[in-house]
Amino acid sequence: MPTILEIYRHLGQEYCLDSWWPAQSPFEVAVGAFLTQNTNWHNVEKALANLREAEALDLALLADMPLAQLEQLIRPSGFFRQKAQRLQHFCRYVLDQHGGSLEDLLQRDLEQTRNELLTLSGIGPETADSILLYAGQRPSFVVDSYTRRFFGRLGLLTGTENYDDIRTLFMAEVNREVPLYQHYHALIVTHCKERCRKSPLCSACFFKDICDYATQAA
DNA sequence: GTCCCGACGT
DNA sequence: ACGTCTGGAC
Repeated sequence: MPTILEIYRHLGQEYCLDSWWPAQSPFEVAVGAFLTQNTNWHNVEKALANLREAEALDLALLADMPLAQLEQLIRPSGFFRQKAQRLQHFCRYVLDQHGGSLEDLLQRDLEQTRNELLTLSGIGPETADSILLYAGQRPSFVVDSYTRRFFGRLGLLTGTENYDDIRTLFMAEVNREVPLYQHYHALIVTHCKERCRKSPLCSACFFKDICDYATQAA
């Protein structure tokens, strides 16, 4: 049975990726983290392009923008009413509680900051960790449905673990280095888009010889 | 019709 | 555990 670390090395040999999350600022990462919830990235990019076009990709502007206008700008990313409300609430929170500075919010004690994020509407564990890791450059491992699927199929997860169980498992084994966590999550997402899909392409997969799912399917 | 870098209320 | 929120690409 391979270890989490061995899987990382193997993925790193197969995919050539930079450390990822396409965004031009920490705030844009945070916005993307809200918008991409259960939504494919292509649609998120449309919404981000609308915001940029409107020169509204700014925390203070989003905080004060009429909700109906924000809804229309982010509409392509789906769930637009929920997301507009939650995103605006987040912006107002950062303005009111942290002087409008994401840095101020994200550079405190890691677990404490994470708990603070989790109290906000629309920020669950994955969104919190994405914001911490890619906007805050903090070593908080991101667990998503891809992570569960890939490591479940490999046989390294049983399917009964909750989010924090999996995060703790990865963080206990993988050195707490920001570029490493960013790269690992990027590799998992890429691998799951290209091979370990819902409907998997095991015959083209680098892990077919060691993966429970692939070996028992064969 | 299915899937997408989820979260929340019940 | 399950329904809901929503749009767009395939």
